[in-house]
Amino acid sequence: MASKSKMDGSIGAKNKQKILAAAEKAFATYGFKGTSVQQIADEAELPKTNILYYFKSKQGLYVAMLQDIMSLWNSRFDQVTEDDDPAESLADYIADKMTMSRTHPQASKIFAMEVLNGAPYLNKFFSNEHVAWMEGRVAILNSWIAQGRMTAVDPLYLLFHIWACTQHYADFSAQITSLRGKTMKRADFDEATRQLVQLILSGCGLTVPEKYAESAK
Amino acid sequence: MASKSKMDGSIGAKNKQKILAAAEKAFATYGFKGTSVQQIADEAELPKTNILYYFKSKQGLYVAMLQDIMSLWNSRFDQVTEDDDPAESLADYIADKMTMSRTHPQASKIFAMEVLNGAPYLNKFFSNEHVAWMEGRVAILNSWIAQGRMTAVDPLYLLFHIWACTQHYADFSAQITSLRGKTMKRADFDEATRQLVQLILSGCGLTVPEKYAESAK
DNA sequence: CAATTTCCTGACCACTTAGTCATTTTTTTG
DNA sequence: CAAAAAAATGACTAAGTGGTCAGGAAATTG
Repeated sequence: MASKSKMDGSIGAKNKQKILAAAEKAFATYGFKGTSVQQIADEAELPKTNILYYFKSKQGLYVAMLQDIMSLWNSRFDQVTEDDDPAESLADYIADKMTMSRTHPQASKIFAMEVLNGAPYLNKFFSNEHVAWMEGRVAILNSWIAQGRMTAVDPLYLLFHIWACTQHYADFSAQITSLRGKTMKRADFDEATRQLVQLILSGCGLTVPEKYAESAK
Repeated sequence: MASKSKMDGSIGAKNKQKILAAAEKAFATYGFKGTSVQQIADEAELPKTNILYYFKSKQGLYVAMLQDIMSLWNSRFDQVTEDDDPAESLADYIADKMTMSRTHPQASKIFAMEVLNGAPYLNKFFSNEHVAWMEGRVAILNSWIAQGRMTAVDPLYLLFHIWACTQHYADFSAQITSLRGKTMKRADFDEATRQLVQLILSGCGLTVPEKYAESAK
């Protein structure tokens, strides 16, 4: 039964994970073209040939790592229904995405680079799962609007703007750090989240939930 | 008098422009590492050695092109004073930045890639002119807030969010096109601008100026 | 324990790349 | 128009790249 070609608990699975982590770090820092297989090997503390043994090619490794990353893109917002509270649902979504930018900035950067380059390896994903997800969310937002529970904004653009702002804190951290003169710590992310929740929710005619209200500053 | 080492009107100046334009296109599409000098040469319809003749190295060309691009980052918002109208000033700024994303997406993408990579060639610019610009704008926004002319948002984060949203339309155009099923035309940018102006201004407790109000849809 | 599969690796190769250099052509200038 | 400066370019090089391959070590299995 368990004698299939690939053992999940085997030594290979562990190495694959190590390689994927090393690849994520390297690709996020230097981009696809800017990263050599040797660099990934050094980062993973494995010989270069070993990388090519587990992943047939640099491109194969990149695609595997991309899939890995895309699985992080889930949040509570996926399960929201039209009966949920718009203010709380949107605020939580924004907070979730901000947390992602804080805890997984590398993944965000890789995604950004991929899309910047025309998303060659994500086009299939975009036109399948992603479009379906989008249509579902848009329907719910439109329902909230129809129920008169929020301002009549275009849901599509609203989601674009939420993504733009939240991902910005990961993707443009170099600029943000320079302008602030210091890196964004946990507390700064919390403040940024409050600011963004206030901006977006007010912009949608919603009241900011208690838990995202002004901090006890 | 005009016999300085470099003639501005000479044949060389024209070629430099041609090379810079070709470089912008190539770097925006393939990134720094992903672009070969040969590709730029082909795009500029000049022999490769000619590129290296005008710009000492690939990196030199890249830096020159970056400087070129950064000069585009000016707008009416640079001259705004605390006596100007917050709603109109901010709306115009958002509109200016959206126009940039529509008319110079390549420049935006190159800037994004540079910052994603840690902004190695922009750190000096960031910590000089850019910080000064920022401080000036923040002071004006704070003045507007002190005058009770807009909600007390943190000006720093507000500007981050304006940049994030406006640049998003250039940098993530691949994703946006996939999700919409069609590319963003002029009219779509205008609609996105109205949506964004409404979102941000409402979020700041401001009234949307007539010219950015609901289209005659 | 033998056999089979998985895992590991050094040596190597074909190819691309940025950049140099010597030389020639074109343009400018006194 | 001659001299000098600027512009152009083909041939070449040195370094780095992704990827192959053959052979061996280790683990798994009947």
